[in-house]
Amino acid sequence: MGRVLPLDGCVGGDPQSQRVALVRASVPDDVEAGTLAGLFRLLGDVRRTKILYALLEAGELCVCDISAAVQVPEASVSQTMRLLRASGVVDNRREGRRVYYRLADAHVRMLLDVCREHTGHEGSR
Amino acid sequence: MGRVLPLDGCVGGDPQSQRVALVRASVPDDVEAGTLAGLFRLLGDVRRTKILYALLEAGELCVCDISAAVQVPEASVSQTMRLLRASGVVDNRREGRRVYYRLADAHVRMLLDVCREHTGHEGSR
DNA sequence: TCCTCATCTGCGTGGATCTTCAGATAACGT
DNA sequence: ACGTTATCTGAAGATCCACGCAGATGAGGA
Repeated sequence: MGRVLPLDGCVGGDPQSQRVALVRASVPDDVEAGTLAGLFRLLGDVRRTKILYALLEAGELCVCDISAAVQVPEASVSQTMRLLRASGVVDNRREGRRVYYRLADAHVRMLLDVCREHTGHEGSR
Repeated sequence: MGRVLPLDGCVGGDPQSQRVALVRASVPDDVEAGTLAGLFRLLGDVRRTKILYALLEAGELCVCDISAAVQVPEASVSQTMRLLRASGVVDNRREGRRVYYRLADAHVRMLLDVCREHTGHEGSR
């Protein structure tokens, strides 16, 4: 990792210095930031995004339905779902030979909603 | 891109088929999904995450302050900020030779908050 | 004008990640 | 028990992106 000079730079004894120290203390450490970033990164993929919004719409879908809905090979969908499930973004339920997936909790739904609002696409439904 | 058999798979004429067709119609298309995923991916990086949470705490910081707060070389911070600004995640304001950055809007703040809640770290402050 | 400081930009490399193929596993109907 | 269908898994190849260095730009102060 690169070098960061401890007390160099523009914070040279002015009031900013103390304030920055406070901020620095409150910045998430590496492991927490890793967790947070990991969640966002999980959502940061076109394929996964499509699948998640499909689940947001449908509530619950099995692998082959997802495959048909987002036009992606089933094996790929399966791989993707494993990732999402491992991180607690989705839950699954087995019914016979099918496995149904759904969004795990309200937080995930909220993230998807807020993001769509930000992007400007008012989902009326 | 892989092959997806149009009417193959488990949706073979059952009621699911119609429902899946509806879902499929409501799934974001490639460009919209790209935009949505792009926003999430932007947040999906440890360094950027730290910077954004620092801004969430501080409200406004210049490049060198951010550099000190998250312990990252200024050049890297600058590059990162350019990315974030290009996507409308942060705004900036010039004051003399310094450039101050802040989170662009409430949506971004909400995303950060919701994500932190989901992760389970109740930020009391 | 010259010099310093804060910030920005271009480029090359390394590492992580996505994608897909091919085969394995599990569940059901007959 | 057998074959079929749905899902899962492992590995390899290709792609993408973050990172840091080195130099350029812009703004102030003397």
